[in-house]
Amino acid sequence: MNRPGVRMVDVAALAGVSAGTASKALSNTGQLSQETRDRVRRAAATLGFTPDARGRALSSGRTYTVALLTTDSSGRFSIPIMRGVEDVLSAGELATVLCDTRDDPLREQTYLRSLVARGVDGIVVTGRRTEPRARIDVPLPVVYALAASTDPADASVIVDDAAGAAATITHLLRLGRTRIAHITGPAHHRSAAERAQAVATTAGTALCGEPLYGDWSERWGRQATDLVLRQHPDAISCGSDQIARGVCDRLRELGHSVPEDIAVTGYDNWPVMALASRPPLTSVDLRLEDLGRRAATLLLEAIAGKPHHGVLELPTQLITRESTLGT
Amino acid sequence: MNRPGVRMVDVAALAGVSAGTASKALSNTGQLSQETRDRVRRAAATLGFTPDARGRALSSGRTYTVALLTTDSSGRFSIPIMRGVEDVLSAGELATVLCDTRDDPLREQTYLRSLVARGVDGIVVTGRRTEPRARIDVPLPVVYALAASTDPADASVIVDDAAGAAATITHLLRLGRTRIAHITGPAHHRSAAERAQAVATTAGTALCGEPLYGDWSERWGRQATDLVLRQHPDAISCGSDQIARGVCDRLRELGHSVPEDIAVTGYDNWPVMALASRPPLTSVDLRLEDLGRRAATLLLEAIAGKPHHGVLELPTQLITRESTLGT
DNA sequence: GGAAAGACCGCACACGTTTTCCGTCGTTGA
DNA sequence: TCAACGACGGAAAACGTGTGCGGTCTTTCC
Repeated sequence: MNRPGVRMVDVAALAGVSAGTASKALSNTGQLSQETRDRVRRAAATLGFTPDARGRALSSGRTYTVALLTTDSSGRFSIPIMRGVEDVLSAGELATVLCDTRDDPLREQTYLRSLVARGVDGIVVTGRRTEPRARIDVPLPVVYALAASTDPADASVIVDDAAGAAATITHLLRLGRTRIAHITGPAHHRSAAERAQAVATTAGTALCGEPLYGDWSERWGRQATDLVLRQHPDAISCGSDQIARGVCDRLRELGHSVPEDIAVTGYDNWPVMALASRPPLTSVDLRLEDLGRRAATLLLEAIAGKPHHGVLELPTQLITRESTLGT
Repeated sequence: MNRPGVRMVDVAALAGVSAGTASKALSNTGQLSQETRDRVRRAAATLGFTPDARGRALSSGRTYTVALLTTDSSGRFSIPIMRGVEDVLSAGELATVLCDTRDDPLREQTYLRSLVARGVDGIVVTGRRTEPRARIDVPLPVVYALAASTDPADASVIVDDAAGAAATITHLLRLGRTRIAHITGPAHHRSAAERAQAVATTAGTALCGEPLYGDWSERWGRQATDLVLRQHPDAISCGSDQIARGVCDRLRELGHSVPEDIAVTGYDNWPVMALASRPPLTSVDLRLEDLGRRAATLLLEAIAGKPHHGVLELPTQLITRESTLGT
């Protein structure tokens, strides 16, 4: 109850002004002489004054806090996004809090009530899949990242998955590969279907057999390798780094050399997979930090009263490594 | 500025009482008739009232928020710990916010100032390494998790690494293995040194050669396998799942079968490694959620005015899989 | 010299909740 | 019948900051 912290009145007393004046001096508002402003600033510095966020929130209505609401319990996607968000927001003195719903709608509702009750300034919603998701119903600025809102009136920032997949194929074609197979995850995953579609379109006649749908595991990568080898491909484009790593392992076991005999590409640029693979994987980086930065920027503008609408697609980046380039 | 939310006075008006009385009714304090309490509760339910956290914080001094301060940018350790912390705290209506310092002391200081300014009720400090760390200097309850504070007067909860490592050796000995090698991470990492020490002590004469220190990578696991095979071990105990996976890969390449010829154990039970390995790894689960739960419990007690002191070591759990058991 | 204008700062209230203190009413016991 | 007491609920202050409004003092112009 008794907080020993230094308060605005203490600063004001030291500077010989009233609390209201001190507040104006520190927030650069009102009309005060430069001399008074400096005097208050010095007093604040001397006392190590940090304004109490509780009083400020109550008074101004702003809490200088935004929430990152995620369904990605692993943190695989939400952590990089959060870094991007923080980069942008911390510059504006805003704090970021991470809320993991664990993909539980009830938990999500609980979090939302709590966030509204504590008066966060805005919310970034993200997930571990790219499927568009239902909008959240709160009287606050919201930006969707990675997974767009189904409502086009909302602001969403997503990854241009099709372009990313196309980039791997273009890369392979440029290396002179003419028989490209595609192994990816479940057909009902938007990211798998969208990437496969882009692969087929870009590869054209260089596509070798139909895309193989399975799951995102190394095991499936190994299994699918046996199937796909019947088509004698000279390149295998994979829907994820895990699949690609499985493919590389199986190819090595069978005596095929990567990339000389068969080039392999991954997707996601997940370091723990892409770098640990033998050889390291050429992969598509989702630029999740950029995604977070962009989402945060949009959110700031919405908070400032200039909301955006619609879906913004951000480019990916192809990272070339030895699985396509040779040593 | 104008928040449309329903306030305590609205609830009070509907129930025909004053705001103060409504507050008491909802928080089960003061002395009121049961009938009045119920009436206020019904009114609150009708209006969908959620108390504004800003006003509550300012008035009571409690924010019902605790922070998890971590240096683990990957989330590998902090996410499971956070789940445990949330489990305990959400039951008490407390919110948890994750703050990633990115191992930057300046950023840590900034976060601490911010956390004190917003008046969090307490802080759980954690990291990605098990090295004891300097205490943080804040006038708030603090509990250290995973990495203990160097000051024994603080409350810390850590993993009993030695017992975990010993458990793998006991397991191997029980399986009849008599020549056990140990491959682990950098000697200057406390977790590597501590586990190696426990391995040596527990294995006794069954220890085969000196522990091999390197880094935590699969690559090192593969390299070290070649070295260690000169000693003709019938089991290899590894300091991490990544190393163990590298060991398994190399053994398979060389025609040794796991676990028939040589049993292999990992450490950390990191699903993405332990399950993807061929064969899946017997490993030591750190029970990080338990760690988080325990830390949160201690923190709650400290907030309630009953602080604990000293280091609490929590047991690990050996997860047996095919790398030691056969199919 | 007086008045108007402008620069500057203090006063007081607002924000929403919690909590202490006190008043009122009804009941009980002498 | 009166006093004492307990049960109940209201009034108001407190938490710390932000800000609109008005007052004072100086300056300037007629």
